[in-house]
Amino acid sequence: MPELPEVEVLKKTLEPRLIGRVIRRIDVVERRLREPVNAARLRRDCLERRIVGLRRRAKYLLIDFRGGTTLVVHLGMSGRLTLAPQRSAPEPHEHLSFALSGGARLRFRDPRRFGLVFSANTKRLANDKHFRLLGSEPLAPDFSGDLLADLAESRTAPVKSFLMDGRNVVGIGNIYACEALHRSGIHPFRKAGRISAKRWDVLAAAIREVLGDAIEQGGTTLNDFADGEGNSGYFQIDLAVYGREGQPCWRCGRSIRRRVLSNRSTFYCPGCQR
DNA sequence: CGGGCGGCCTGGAGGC
DNA sequence: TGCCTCCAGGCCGCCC
Repeated sequence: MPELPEVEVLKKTLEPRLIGRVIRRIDVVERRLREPVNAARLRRDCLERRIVGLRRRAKYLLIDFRGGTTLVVHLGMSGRLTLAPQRSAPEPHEHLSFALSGGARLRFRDPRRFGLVFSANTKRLANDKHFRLLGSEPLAPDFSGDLLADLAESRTAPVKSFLMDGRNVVGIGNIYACEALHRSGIHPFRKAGRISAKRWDVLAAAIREVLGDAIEQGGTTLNDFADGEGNSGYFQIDLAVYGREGQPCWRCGRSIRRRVLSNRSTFYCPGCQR
């Protein structure tokens, strides 16, 4: 389940191994993803071009080429992007792979096909339909409780839905929304517009903390990941509420509850989240 | 237009 | 043991 931290770790892991490489060949084996893979466009934008940088925006990994084009990868729910030897066999559920100068191959596989791979002109990316409406980066310096409070004014949606809406703030999935709200003592069903400025500050800090911790955890198994085992350390994170229905809250001892919100499991502590 | 919800997709878990 | 159902969830599109 790749969320912002896993994409960030993936970016850091791949960066030293991709920068300076040239894509020599693109093999598409299964076009069906969230949107069909456009092989012709990929080849036009990426083939025989040198990789000059990697970036992350929301849960998208961006690979920039000399000459002003960008390869965009979204892992969806089950996507994996791994480096393998050039001549290794395709992996199960592989969609496409990129043969690189220097003897490696970048492989993308995604059993559930919620992922997305496409390329575009770098300068036009900000106006692309996938990026145009994206909200703030929670790890950017300008992210703050004030920013969230302004956005949330008079909004009646539950704060958890507000946090998971990428038009407000990006990168927060179901797990981290639950965890950040627990850390800040806010009930997930509380209306976003009815949270005080002070509590928005606490929540903004908790979001940065929980995402930062997850990135650090991912970093501990960076080597496994780089070896292509696909293990980012994601599952090693200590979760306080997510998946702990019926178990005692570590802070107050009350039993963790699970309720469905917008068809998603929502975990919270009835004792310390008000 | 904000908010809610269903659909996409498949592997794995759990029930009978 | 094997089959069936359900659930996981990011994102989009539809509906009210």
